Amino acid sequence: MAKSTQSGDTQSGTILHVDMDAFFVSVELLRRPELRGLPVAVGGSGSRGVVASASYEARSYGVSSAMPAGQARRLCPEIVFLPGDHQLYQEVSGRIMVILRSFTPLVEPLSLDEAFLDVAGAHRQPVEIGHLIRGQVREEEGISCAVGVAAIKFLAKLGSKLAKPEPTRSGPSEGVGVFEVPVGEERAFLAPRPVSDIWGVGPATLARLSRIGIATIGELAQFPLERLEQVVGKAHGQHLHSLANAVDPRPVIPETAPKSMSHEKTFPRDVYTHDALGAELVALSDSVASRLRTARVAGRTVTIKVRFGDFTTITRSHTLASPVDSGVVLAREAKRLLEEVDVDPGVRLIGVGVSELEDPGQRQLSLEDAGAPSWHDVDRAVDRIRDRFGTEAIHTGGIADAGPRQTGWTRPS
DNA sequence: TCTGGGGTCCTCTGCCCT
DNA sequence: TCTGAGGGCAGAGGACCC
Repeated sequence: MAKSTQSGDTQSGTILHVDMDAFFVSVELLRRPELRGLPVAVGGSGSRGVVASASYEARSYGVSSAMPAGQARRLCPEIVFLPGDHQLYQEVSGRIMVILRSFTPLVEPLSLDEAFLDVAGAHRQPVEIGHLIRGQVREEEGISCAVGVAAIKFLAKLGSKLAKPEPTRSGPSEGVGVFEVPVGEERAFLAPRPVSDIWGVGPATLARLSRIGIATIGELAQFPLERLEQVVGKAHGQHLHSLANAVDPRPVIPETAPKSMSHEKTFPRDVYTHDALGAELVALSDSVASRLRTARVAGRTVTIKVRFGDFTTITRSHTLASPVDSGVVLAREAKRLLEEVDVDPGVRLIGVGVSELEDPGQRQLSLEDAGAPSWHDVDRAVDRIRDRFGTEAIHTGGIADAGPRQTGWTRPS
């Protein structure tokens, strides 16, 4: 059966999943040590905020990530809310990834706070590597993490979850730190576990599986694949069936290129006019375009997302002939898409995204580009100003439909 | 009572073309 | 010229993840 400490006689899998414990909160506690031991949450504390990360003390009250701030406060009135500092989390995450890469070059970051490692080529035992990683991350960054060790990604991820501390009313219980699922014991380990432990089973799939009498992974593994495909769809059915049978051929792939980039904003109160939404689209487009240029990519498909007051969400998208990385061009397309949308019911969230990313070198010159200066030149100039004076040095105005000579760019005084 | 933000992947539908 | 089948693609939405 699965083990939680050192590797014994059985063969170890070579995939590790490393997961930081309450990452955002842990980073915040490094600069606010006086909050240690208290229920702390990082996230939006406003009327429409949610918890992005909660300390184990907060979790012992039932607070969890993605929970509305109001609900978190009701469960735990003394909870301390801290605003997020994404820039800082990114910096810490970057340093942790460097630590992980010192053990193997095969590191696949999944998010800021977790990654898969393939240690097949390492001299040390995988479980030993897990303990070394925990020690080094704690020593150098002051953050604790959990490690799962298994032969496949899905089980390594489940292992790290089981290695984490448990929130209890008397305070967080110490987790085992490193949890191994030995090779050959995978199916027996999985069989009694709930299907919700499978990566990819959320509330909707859980309800469907429940309707056909499936509660455990063992039951799912035995269920006829054809019937499962009818219930949850062909691709999803095959995927779940494979995972339930401990089959997960996905390799650890370091450095995957992004496939889309987006920004969205939830308003404190619903917005009812195209003008106000258009102004927000300009700012969001500028942010997305700036990130595209930093990543040296451009995208062909522009998508806007509109969420109404009743939480219904629609998207409108358009694929362009050539890729864009210009905030102004992006904003113009986004505003064009917004014109098709009736905003009378009131909009609580608006977003802009770009997909079908490719090398901007493939960017075709349009007639508009033939003039001088082009938006391309303007964007490069803006990037140079931001490189030199910071991202706040220059902002877009709201005149995204104007040409470069009637530019919407403004320098704050 | 309330539901952020940034992603990925899949399915369905409608349109266009052959 | 009309009609239907089928493939490819774009667009929209749903589900899920952290």
